[in-house]
Amino acid sequence: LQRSSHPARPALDLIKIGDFARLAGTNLRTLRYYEELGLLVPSWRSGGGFRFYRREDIHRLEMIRELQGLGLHLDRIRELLPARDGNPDRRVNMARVRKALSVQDRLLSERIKALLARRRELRRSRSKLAECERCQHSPRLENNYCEPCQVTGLALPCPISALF
Amino acid sequence: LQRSSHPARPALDLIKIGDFARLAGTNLRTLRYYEELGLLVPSWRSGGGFRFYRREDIHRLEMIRELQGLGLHLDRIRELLPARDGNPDRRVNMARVRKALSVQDRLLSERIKALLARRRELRRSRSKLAECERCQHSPRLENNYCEPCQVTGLALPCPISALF
DNA sequence: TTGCTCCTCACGTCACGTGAGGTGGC
DNA sequence: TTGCTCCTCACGTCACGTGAGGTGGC
Repeated sequence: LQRSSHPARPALDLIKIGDFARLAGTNLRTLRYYEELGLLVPSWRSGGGFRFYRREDIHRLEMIRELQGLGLHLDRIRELLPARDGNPDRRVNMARVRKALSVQDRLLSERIKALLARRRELRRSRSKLAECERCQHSPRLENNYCEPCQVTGLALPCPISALF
Repeated sequence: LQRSSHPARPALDLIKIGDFARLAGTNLRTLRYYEELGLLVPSWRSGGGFRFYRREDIHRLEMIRELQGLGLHLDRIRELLPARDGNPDRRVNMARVRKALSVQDRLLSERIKALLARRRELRRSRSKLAECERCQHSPRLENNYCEPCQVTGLALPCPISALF
């Protein structure tokens, strides 16, 4: 009776949630939450309710983290990474994998571009700050915190303006 | 009596919270929350309690967003971006600006490096997937979702493993 | 004076963090 | 059988989202 409600253990190398969490650098709560959302479902549940994962599922977890780091919410991520049991049609399946990879590539490229631009701005700020160190003015309320610069009359680089 | 509890309006070009939010691409709740945390304090409060900001404070808000995007929590960000009223000593002040810029530069470079590596992995995945499209195998439970690849015997690129 | 903006609670939400009390598995 | 791991609630937290009901300012 109890066995009939639980499918048989698949012939895979499966590990318990604690070992999986350690391997993947996460914790039990997060894994349970991801299961609840249908984001990362354990490959098998024992009769006692224990979750069992494939080692390879680490890569799915990593992908979730990457997409979170790019600013996506979990429901948007679930749209991109549908559950494995969803569709058995090979062509549909391949199409969604292609889609997920290309979307990520685009997000990634945009983010890299933005970060490179920000880094250039930070470098400009650091060389400007070197000039400020030799200046007789100081950022304070009365000079609008050196905005604009008392020497050049130009606006400060944004990161310096943020900190003065 | 009421005037004495509120400092006089400074001789700056100040705008109300709604205009500031629009300019900065954020909303009132976020700005009030940042004030509560001491992250971004309005330059002046009217007698009726209205918040007034400098236009240049946009850059501080942008910096907060950048650091959030790099994964920092707001209390860590506040440590990096101390309030302006904190320290009047010029050398101490310059030192903390330099520190904040260099920390951000380091975080940024690490993040860029990681994203570039991820992008390379995604590109490898897309060319591998092109091979998979012409393969007679399909990822399914019985072949451990093509892990390892039935053709090469090698592990799949991680992003493909995540999606198969 | 009217309308629009702003104010302060205060409860809701997302993605978990952190126990409490109880059970499974080598 | 013992110890360690796992289970399911369930309340807490961070960074806001979203009204409710009331007041300020050109």
